[in-house]
Amino acid sequence: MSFKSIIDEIENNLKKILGDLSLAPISFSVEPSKPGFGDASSNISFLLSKQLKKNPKDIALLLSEKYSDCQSTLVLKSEAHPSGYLNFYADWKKLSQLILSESFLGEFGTVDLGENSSIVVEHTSVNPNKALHIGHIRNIIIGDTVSRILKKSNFKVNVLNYVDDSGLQVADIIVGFKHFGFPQDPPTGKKFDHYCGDDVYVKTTEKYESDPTLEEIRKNTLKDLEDASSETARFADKITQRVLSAQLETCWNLGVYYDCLNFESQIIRSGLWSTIFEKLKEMGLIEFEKEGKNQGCWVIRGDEGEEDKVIVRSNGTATYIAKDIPYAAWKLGLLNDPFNYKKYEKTQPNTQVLWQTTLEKSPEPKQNFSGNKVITVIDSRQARLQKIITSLMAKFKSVSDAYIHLGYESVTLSAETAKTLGLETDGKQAQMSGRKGLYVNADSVYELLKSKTFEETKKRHPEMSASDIDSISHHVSVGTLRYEMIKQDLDKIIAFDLTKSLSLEGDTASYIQYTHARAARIIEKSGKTPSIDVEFGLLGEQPELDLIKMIGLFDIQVYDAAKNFSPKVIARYCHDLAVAFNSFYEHVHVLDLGDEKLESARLCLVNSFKSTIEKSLDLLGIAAPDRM
RNA sequence: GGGCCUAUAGCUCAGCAUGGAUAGAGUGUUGGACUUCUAAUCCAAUGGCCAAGGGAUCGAAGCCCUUUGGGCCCA
Repeated sequence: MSFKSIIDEIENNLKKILGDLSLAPISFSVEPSKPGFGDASSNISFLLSKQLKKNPKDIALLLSEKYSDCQSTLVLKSEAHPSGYLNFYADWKKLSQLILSESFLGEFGTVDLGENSSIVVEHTSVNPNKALHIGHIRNIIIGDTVSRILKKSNFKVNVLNYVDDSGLQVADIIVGFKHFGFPQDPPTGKKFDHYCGDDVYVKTTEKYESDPTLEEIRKNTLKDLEDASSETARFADKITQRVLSAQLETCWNLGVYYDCLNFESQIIRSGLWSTIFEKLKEMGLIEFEKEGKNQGCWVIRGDEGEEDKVIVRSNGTATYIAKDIPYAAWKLGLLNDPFNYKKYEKTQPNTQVLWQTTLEKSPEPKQNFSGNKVITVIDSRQARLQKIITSLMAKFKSVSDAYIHLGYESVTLSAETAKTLGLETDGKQAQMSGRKGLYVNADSVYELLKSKTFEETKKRHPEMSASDIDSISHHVSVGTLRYEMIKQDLDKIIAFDLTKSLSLEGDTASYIQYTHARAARIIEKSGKTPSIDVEFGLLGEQPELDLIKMIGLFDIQVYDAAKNFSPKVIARYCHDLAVAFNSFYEHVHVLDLGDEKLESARLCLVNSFKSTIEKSLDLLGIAAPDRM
């Protein structure tokens, strides 16, 4: 509850006042105030002004007067601001106690938005023919962060990674291996996924351009992939598994874990498509076109002003949308599950079991990874296709928001970074391209960041062991990368710049982590175990109150982030919380005050901050080292 | 030709969902603060016709309409 407690108290009292004045209930807001306007503010007078035909200021005065008769536990007084806002001042002695003692509980910040319902988050879903580049990382970090936020909001989250192991991109590297003689093992020191992406894929697609007759080989390979028993399919399976394994290493290193892996090849071979095709026909969601340009095709009727979408061509082959429909329905648990489950051969570093589907018999029990709701994280270039699936699933499940496409704008390369990769763009940002080899690999960015933070940490702590420095630089570089990917809104393009992204100052993860380390250091130096049995009334300095208030806003932020699937809300909160602590740190001293009681109270606050910033950073998948 | 996203400080972005108070950060530039719990920090100065035009409103960065840049998708 925390700061929410005082907001609730105010809301209830205002509702009561409305009743006493025999006014109709209205949906006014009570929110934490801007600095300088008390602790909480309501817009209620503005909303009443039309109905009462009075100006907001007079209404605020009236309400403020009425409010003084209300039962208050946390509110000290209300005040009518000349602007018309109704501002409230908290009884900080009580509110501090409430917020600080709650902040130490493990469930602090937890909100019950999900009511323990199941939800699927699908993210990553990269073709297993290359290493993850910085654009994929945005997808992965958004998905992982949203999963963490939803878990905190009492959803039962199933995280899925859809492996497109039978598409054109995989076919291309298979052509490379089988027809152009690329050795199956990478040169020493190179990860297998990097080798496949940087060398096999790029060079194979180059050859297509110079020799159009190769298109035939490519098509045949693609066709062979669909037949599980073919030699090509078995070979491809080995290759894609190796690439997948290398990709997962990258994800795990960034603190991203999954519940289950799905494979496109299995979806195709499972026969789910024909099941759902029949169902779609039954439900009248698709129609057979008898005339016009789509004659002989099965189509989904477009909404008003939109074109019909072909699902099955007149020659009987399914279009690429058709692959996504059964998977979407499977994720929502709308079909009999044709899969068995087995454990992935490697254990995830967090020891969480990673499952994968299989069409073969398995000694393991059947699993269920479906959800009442499904969130699919894919960039907004897929919006058109995703919209069709969303509306189809809405009809299927008779719930409008069962299937949600969480879209985001892509990551491009800044002109400078494109230039270092050999592309002159005339000052414009450039689209990444796996095919042209124009991308920045996630592993390389991590390595660069890590060596930079390693040097920085070593400089600060010459006495520290190499393994400790290594651990710190790992957490800082992962944090920096993750924070860069989610700190801005999903609908903003990120023009990735290698130099700027390596910054460790300002609005970065390291700033926040550093703040945590400062707090940890104070507690360590105090030589005491912070207690919550302190005199909260002693915490009266403005920076102290600001910090307590910020701590108390945690659950409100979690609610907001979960409700809107918006990771950046938590990123901003972490930053604001760190700013509040740094201001406290500069203005208020904690240790060696010669006042035992005050020191204990402040130590309690420092510890509360430390605990809260850890919890909120954890929602971003960012660790908080005690020393930096 | 149709559709989606976007435009706020020199640069990168918050704020817009739910219209009301003084439009905020970071970065950059300039100056200041380490014998004091870690300077990956803090403080100050600088910097805005909120793309343009219109509309509804007592009130618009935010809502509606039009136009123009930029990005993407489909044809």
